[in-house]
Amino acid sequence: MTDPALERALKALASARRLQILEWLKDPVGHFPPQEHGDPIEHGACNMYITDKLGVSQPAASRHMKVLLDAGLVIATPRAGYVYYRRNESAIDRLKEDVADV
Amino acid sequence: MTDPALERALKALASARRLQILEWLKDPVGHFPPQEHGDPIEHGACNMYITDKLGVSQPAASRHMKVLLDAGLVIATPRAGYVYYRRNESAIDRLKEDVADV
DNA sequence: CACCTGAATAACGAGTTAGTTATAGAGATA
DNA sequence: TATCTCTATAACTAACTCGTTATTCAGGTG
Repeated sequence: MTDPALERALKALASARRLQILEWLKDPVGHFPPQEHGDPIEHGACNMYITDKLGVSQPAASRHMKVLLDAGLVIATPRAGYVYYRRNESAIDRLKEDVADV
Repeated sequence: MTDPALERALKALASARRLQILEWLKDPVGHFPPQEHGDPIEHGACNMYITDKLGVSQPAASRHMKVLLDAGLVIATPRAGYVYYRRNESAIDRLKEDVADV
């Protein structure tokens, strides 16, 4: 019947906070301070900056990132004690195709 | 920031039941029994048939339809004591465009 | 007008989400 | 090894979702 992965991805999207995060991750350099360790283009934005910008507690931000991660919409790269997040464009494209069939 | 209408539409979509309903409404004639009063093409499917096919209680089905209606994704037509539902294709298309920008 | 039927609402319970603070865990550095 | 910092998890609360049954509302029919 309906793909459970699609439902999970839609639930992940159906949040202003998480839509905002994905929007920021389109352009990490433009939306976050310069970061020393991870390349913002290759590995994405540092989780600390995302947390700060979200304006919620660190655990709340952590859970939002986990929802996006579990839905496959972002990719996490741990590096030098930090975690960097970037968009999973192929998964996002797949979701867009599925929505286009609605 | 993020459009509240987009969030509402995504929340409406993020349900296997409601995705299923929208799928059925693509082809009312193919998915529901013939109905005497409302033209299935013009006005959509009779709410009773949707309720039956969903396999949940009448109030549960009623709430699902209300979520879709409040999100603007379907159009309701009361007629001869029944309510007929059809897809709001222009709203659905708008949603698809918004998702394409994610 | 009275009745009948379909749809909507009320009221409840279980499960989930989203926030909090506090704590544990893991990795890098000194 | 010891420490320090960032991330993840635990525990709790408030609010929302989704199902139920019971009831009310409203239109159409006799």
